[in-house]
Amino acid sequence: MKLGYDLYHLDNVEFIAQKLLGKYLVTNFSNVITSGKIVETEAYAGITDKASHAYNAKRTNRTELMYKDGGIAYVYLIYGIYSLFNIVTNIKETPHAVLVRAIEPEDGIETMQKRSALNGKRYFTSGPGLLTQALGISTKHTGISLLENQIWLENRNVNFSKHEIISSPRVGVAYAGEDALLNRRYRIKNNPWVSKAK
DNA sequence: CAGCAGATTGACT
DNA sequence: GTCAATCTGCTGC
Repeated sequence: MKLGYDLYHLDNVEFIAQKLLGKYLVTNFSNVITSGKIVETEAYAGITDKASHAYNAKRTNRTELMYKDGGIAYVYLIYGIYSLFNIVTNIKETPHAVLVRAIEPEDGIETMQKRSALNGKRYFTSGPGLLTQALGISTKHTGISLLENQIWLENRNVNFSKHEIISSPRVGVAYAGEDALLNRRYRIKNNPWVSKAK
């Protein structure tokens, strides 16, 4: 069942990030379907979060999308090479987002391996820059609604209890001062597909 | 306009 | 452990 507005519009982005664990991220480009189960996410709480692109109500061409109504994709390029896929949450003018950091492949595995630059290496969706390659997501998909039929999330009745979810500080945000210490990275305990980031 | 650092990753020492 | 890949946006001249 495709996830709808209800979840994306909640006020608590940390809650949403945890809820998305176990959901399926699906893409359908030119009738080629690929998907994977989300096993790792991070929450970015908008203007009050120093690690967020929208901290202090900053607006640029790139981040403008985060101020839109929840339920769309925010894809941007990092280090000039990798596309990172985020889900915009909350309501208009509240720029929250959830970064999807790792998935466990499910549908169209051969297609995903072919898309991946890793050439069939085992954990080819374990990392935010890798899963976008495998699913065929690039920066041109930024702004797409997750209620349409190109990129969406599905509930396939996989649920994790609290003790199966590990909370820890986010990756690569040392510059964020005290906010770098917040436990806003969530991953599934003992799942081999979580990213290798320290 | 030049310089730099970042929500990353694989290759290499 | 270190480096290069080279886009976006910010700082400073």
